[in-house]
Parts: sequence; C-alpha cells; structure tokens
Amino acid sequence: MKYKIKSRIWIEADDNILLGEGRVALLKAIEETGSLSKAAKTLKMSYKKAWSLIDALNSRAQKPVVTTSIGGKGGGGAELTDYGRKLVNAFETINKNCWEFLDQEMKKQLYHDF
Amino acid sequence: MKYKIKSRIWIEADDNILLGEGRVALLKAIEETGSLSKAAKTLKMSYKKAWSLIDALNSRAQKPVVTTSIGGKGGGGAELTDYGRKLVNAFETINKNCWEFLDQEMKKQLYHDF
DNA sequence: TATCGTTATATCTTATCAAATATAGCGACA
DNA sequence: TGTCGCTATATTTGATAAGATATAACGATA
Repeated sequence: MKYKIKSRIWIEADDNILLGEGRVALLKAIEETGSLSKAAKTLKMSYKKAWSLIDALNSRAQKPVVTTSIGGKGGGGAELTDYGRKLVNAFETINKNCWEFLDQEMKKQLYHDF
Repeated sequence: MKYKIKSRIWIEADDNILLGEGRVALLKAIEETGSLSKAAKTLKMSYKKAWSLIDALNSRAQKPVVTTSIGGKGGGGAELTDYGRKLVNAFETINKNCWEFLDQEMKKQLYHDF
C-alpha cells in the first residue's frame, strides 16, 4: 500500500479562521523569540503576513492571545498570554490525536482492498 | 463557546495528492451524469480543470478510477470503475468519522476552558 | 459521409494572492 | 535628545493559479 492519508485541521470563530497549523507555528516562534519580527524571520515569512495573522487571531479570539509592546528596551516585543498557550496546547493535542485516528481508519480500510 | 473545529483530509500517493474532497465531488458528479464535461458543468468547474484532476487521479492510482470513451453515441462519456467507487466510499467514510472524532475532541477540551 | 457531443490538449489572458518596499511612531537607555 | 529595534500600516510589484478560448480527433448513427 503506497497510499498515505493526510489532514489539516483548524478552528473557526464566526466562520473566520481563528487558528490553524501556520498560526500555531507562528505562536510557538513568538514564544521562543519574544518578537513578531524575529518569529517571522525564523519561519521565512514576511513581517506583514505574520502581523496580519496575529491581528486576525487577536481580534477574533475571545481573549487576547498575543500581547505586544512598542519602543523601549530592545525596541519592543511580543509574547503569548496564558490563554494563547492554552490554545496552542489544545490545538496540538487535537491535531496529534487526529493523525493517529486517521492512520487507524486507513488501516481499517486496507483490510478490504486497495 | 463560539469556536468550531474544521478539517480537510486527503490521500496521497508518492507525495502527490491522489484524492481529496474536490476530486471526490467530481467523481460523484461523473457517476451521476456519465460525462466529464457535464460533471464539470454541474460543479461550475472548467472542463480543463476537471480533466486535469481525473488525469492526475488515474495516473497515480494503482488501478484506473475513471474510464472514458471518445465518439459514438452521445459523443462519448466517462464512468467510474468499481475501484473508483470503492475509493469514494472509503474516503467519505473516513471523512465522516473524522468529523465526529474531532467534535468529540473539541468537547473534551471545552471541559477545561475557552 | 455529414452531424453531433464528447474527450483531449495547447495557448493566451486574467485574477488573485503573496512578496517586496517604504514609512511612521514608539519608549527605554546611553 | 539621538539611536535603536521593534510594532504598525499602506502601497506597489511580482508570481502563481485559475479561467477563457480555440481546435483536433473520435465513433455511433442517420
């Protein structure tokens, strides 16, 4: 059997994307670097795109996910809120469980044919 | 809770997409109409795109999924093979199960917060 | 053998999205 | 008070995907 099953999950709020794999990766990079611009750089993403993603995320989430500061020591920065960390953890847990579930489902089907 | 979880699954063969929701919808339309061009029309898709999808599908699948004929009564046509029908059924079963699984997973997380 | 609706394919144009560029403003700190 | 790296935002350019258009070939049927 050479077939592989893949998946992509995301969370929506009011029919708009709130959180998907890309935003989760960005959130994790923000947590590691403490800055939106550095996070964007490590993900080889434009600052603008990173900012847009976080802006949409914050405006649609029920509580702030990322807090930012301008100026001051180091020029400013960005960091996750506790709520943001919870969201990331929940997303990654569900995503991992989904992969395992789908692998099982695929094996079930393999008993039959293909 | 206003958050909703969504998903998209697909099957790959040799790191190329074999079957996803779009192609499954196309296959079902082919089965209903007996023709690639009519199927494309009902899905508001260009014939070219439909043909490309089916061409990729047939060339990557282990067995033919769609058979076509040119000329003759009605000008020709397209129909699913038994193998194609099995693929469609397997995909839709897995997809439906995945949705249910994710809804459950989401509820588990809701016990905690959000 | 002319007609018809289909498959099959190439080419060109358009639209959409991503990327690049530019610029303003901020506040700690030296 | 000048510098620095960062956030925040608009605008322009470029690349890639999608769409439109055109055309050939095919075989049953009348």
